[in-house]
Amino acid sequence: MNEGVEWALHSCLNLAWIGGERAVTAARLAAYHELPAAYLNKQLQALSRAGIVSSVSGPKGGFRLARPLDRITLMDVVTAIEGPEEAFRCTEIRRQGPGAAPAGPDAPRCAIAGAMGKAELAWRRALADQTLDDVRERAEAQAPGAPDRIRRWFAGM
Amino acid sequence: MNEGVEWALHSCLNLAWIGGERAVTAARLAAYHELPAAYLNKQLQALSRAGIVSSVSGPKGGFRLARPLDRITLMDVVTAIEGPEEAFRCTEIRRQGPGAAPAGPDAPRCAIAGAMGKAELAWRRALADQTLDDVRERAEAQAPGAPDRIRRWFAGM
DNA sequence: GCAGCACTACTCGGATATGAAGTGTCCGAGTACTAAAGG
DNA sequence: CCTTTAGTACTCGGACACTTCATATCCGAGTAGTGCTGC
Repeated sequence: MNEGVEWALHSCLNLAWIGGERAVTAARLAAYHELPAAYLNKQLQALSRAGIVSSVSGPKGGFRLARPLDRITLMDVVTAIEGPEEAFRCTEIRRQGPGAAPAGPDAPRCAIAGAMGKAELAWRRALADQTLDDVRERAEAQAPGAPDRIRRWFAGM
Repeated sequence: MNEGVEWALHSCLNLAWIGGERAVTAARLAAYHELPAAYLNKQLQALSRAGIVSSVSGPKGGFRLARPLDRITLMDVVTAIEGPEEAFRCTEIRRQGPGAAPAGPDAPRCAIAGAMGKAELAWRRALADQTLDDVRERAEAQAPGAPDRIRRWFAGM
């Protein structure tokens, strides 16, 4: 899985803790975790295209969350970064070679693809059932001082 | 996800339909679906290392299932081909940069990694709950003639 | 005729090329602020 | 003093290199069969 997913998730949480009144530049978000700024910018662009964050150009520009955390699921972020295609893609090799199934275009779905798809559906469902707000809540329970520390760093610099 | 997973799953089912009295070469299995033989051989080697199939060198050599289908789960095959590492790997970026959490080595798990891990666990559980025998059963229900066709092709050539 | 043995043919196994995709970087398009100039 | 306007600095957005991993291939190690040789 793409490493940008992790960066995007952390950045979204950071954006939420900072507060939405002011846009935050990709360079700031990157500096906070010592990430390559231009590449994080690329990931944030993907989030922007997916409507998860909104972007503003120019001075005082940057990114901010497009909607509250409880309306952003993990699935949204993963899809925005990784793309919508399934991890297991059936190439229908049963139709190739001397053993090609003679069935027509209305053939039932490949049983293997069905089984793998069932597992992937469970994964997607688990991702869609968790919002970023759930994650934030657990993170704050683990580190109550984090939100203030983050807000202060982004405000002070 | 690696394309070899699909090939490995189909090959395992084919091996089961052929029957275990005779080993089948990688070239034969590949020809049946017009796959590159040497590369399929590589995937079968991975299955062999995982103990899913057993391999025999030399003339009359080849591969055969090491245990019945109902003792092989989808998880086994995926792990054999893709490796045991998780798809989402947390790089602990929360520890990097000016906002590094000051916690010691006994810090709780990153909330983001926990949430992603929960989804991945659902995926792995769904894979582990399905055996290749379940898949075979469904495949035969869809295409009752397939087993005989496969057995005949591999025997006749 | 039979046992032993060297040889050949065949297959797996891992080491070796190739290509695509993820990773990282750079420059142009666009915008808000600044400041100077004119009325 | 206020308005207008040109300029400037800053940021996103997409186009351009580089690195890593999946894909594909090839050759050596090892084995079973085969046929020949010698007894």
